[in-house]
Parts: sequence; C-alpha cells; structure tokens
Amino acid sequence: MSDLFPKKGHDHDRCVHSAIAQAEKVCDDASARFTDMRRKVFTLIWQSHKAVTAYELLDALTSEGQRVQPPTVYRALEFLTDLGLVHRIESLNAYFGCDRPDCDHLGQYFICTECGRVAEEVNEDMSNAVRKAAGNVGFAIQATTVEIKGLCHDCATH
Amino acid sequence: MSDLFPKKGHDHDRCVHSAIAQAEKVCDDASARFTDMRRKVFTLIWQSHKAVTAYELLDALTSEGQRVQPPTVYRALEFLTDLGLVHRIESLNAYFGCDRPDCDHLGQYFICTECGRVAEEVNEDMSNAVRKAAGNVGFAIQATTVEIKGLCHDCATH
DNA sequence: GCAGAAAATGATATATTATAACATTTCAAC
DNA sequence: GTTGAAATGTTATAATATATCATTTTCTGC
Repeated sequence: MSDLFPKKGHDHDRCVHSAIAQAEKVCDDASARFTDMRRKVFTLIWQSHKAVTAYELLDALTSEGQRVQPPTVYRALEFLTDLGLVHRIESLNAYFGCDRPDCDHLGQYFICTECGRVAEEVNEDMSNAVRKAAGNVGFAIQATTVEIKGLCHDCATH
Repeated sequence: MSDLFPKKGHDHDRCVHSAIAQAEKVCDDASARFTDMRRKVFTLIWQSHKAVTAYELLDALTSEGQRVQPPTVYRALEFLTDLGLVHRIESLNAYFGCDRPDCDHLGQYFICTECGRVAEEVNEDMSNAVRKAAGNVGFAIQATTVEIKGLCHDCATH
C-alpha cells in the first residue's frame, strides 16, 4: 500500500524548500512575480500538510509583526491558486499547497478528519471516470472538485 | 446521449410534487417531522433546478410575509441535509434538492456555469474509482464531494 | 385531557469568510 | 529619473454561518 500522507518525522524542511523552488520556477516561467508577500503566504501554507484558512494566514502574518488586511491575503491566495501553486479546498474554505504545480491536473484531495492533514492525488481512473461521465451527458468540463473526507491510514490504525 | 438535465418546458410541478412526496416518506420512515418550516424551505429549494443559497431562502421566506432569521433557515437546511433530502454544493455555498433521497449514495454534481442548473448523477464508475483510490492508500472514506463545473449540453450547443 | 419532557422555532448577537473601491507604493522598462 | 503597470495598503462592507438563551409547539405517559 502506497502511503499518500507523509510519514511522521519526515524531513519537512525539504518539503518546504522543494515547494518554494518549484514555485519560483513556475512564477519565472509565467513571468509572474513571486513577491515578498506571496512568498510569505506560500511559505505559511507549507508550514504543515494541513489546509489553512485565509484568516489563519492573516493571524500568522500579523503575529510576524506585519499589520495585514484581508484583501492582502486574498490577493496572494488568488495569485497562487491561479498559478496552480495552491489549491482551494472547497469543503473546508481553506487552502492547500500543491506539490506538482507544473503538471496540469484535475486533482483529488484526501482530507483526514482526525489529524487534519490533506493529501493530493492525481488518479487517472478518477479523472477518466469524470470525463467519461461528463461525455455521456454532453457536459463540457471547466473545473472539477473532488474532495474525500475520512481517516488517513495513520489515524485509522492508531 | 442521455440527458441529465431536465428538458426546457418539462412539467416542473411534477418534479416538486414528487420531491415532496418522497420527502414525506423519508421523514416518516425516520420518525422525523416534516414541519411547516422545513416543508417551506424544501419547496423553495425545489422551485428550480438550481442550487439556492441560505440567504436566498431567507429572502424568499421574508417576502412570503414571515420574518425569519438565519438560524431558522440553517436549522431547516441541516435537518434536510442530514436526511439526504438536500445536498450542499460546497463550491457554491448553496443547497440543492436530491431526487433520490432514499438510496444511500455518493453523489456527483454537474453544475452549469451558464444557466446555473445543477444535476446529480450517481455513477458507479466514479464511486468505484474513488473507493479504489482510497483503498490503495488505506484511507477510510466518511464523505465525498464531487462537483463538476462546466457547460450543460443545452448551453454548450446553443 | 393534562403535566412534564423533548423538539422545534424565535430572537439576539456575533463569528467567519470574502470582496469592493480607492489611495499609495513599488518596480521594471525606457 | 520618469512613467505606467503591478502590487500592496486602507477602509468599509458584503456574504455565509453559528452560539446562546427564550419561547412555543408537539409528543409521551399518565
């Protein structure tokens, strides 16, 4: 059984650094600016493998000493989601760092209701099932939201 | 091609009456009360094949002469969603009447971004793909959200 | 029928999530 | 260094949702 969720005690700094490196590349390729604020928000989102709300980000930025208003955070989030660096989890009103922003994908999200962690998977069976179901009824897909709540393997077995 | 969305000019009164009849049965079977307020909210939701926000319901109830507060609407919605009579569309923060409340299902929702209509499908391929993907990673499913935005056949071809 | 318990609704206040509108600052290109 | 575009700051408010306690309605057992 592959483990979608990161192991406890994994080297999280590596996740963060890798994510930032990828984000820099994506921004560069898009001629978009990875500004200080955007970098801060992105880094905060990557502090954990959980989804983070806009106001949690706001609070975190504020306690870092900045006085930041909601539009600032929402603008950064919009920028990051538009580039695919961050995904919005609709069922949580929260935001989650994508670890494969370079590939164009219809992602699926597993959300553990016990530990709060989120994991993204790009699963061809699911994407194909969605595309096929849409095709059958003449529906032209623009965007998909697939969010699955439950217990991750760690929480289910401990 | 099967048409998931109802035809223009269909007999919508029939949809409404059938939905109410089913709701009465579901409530009866659950020994739950289909009170006046719940019936009103449910009927309002079924006025169209679109998803309706809580505050749209509130406004509709108010213009019917009642002075209703948010908790009243949210309580009715909670009751109806708990029984599976209504589904919440996460990506719209809105509520949608289920036309098969009696079968326990993981529903998928097609949302037309042009006409606003929503259609529910219970698609085994999709459910199975979700279950299989979860199984592969040892994830115990509690709930799923599958929402697909795009153009319905009518809007795509006209 | 009636008392008491439980369920539902009413009422008030407030929390949470998000955006509109306009001012100011920063930055890159020239 | 000027300028125009992009980004951020600032203020206000919209939209969505819930907590809490009071009152009313309904159900149950007698």
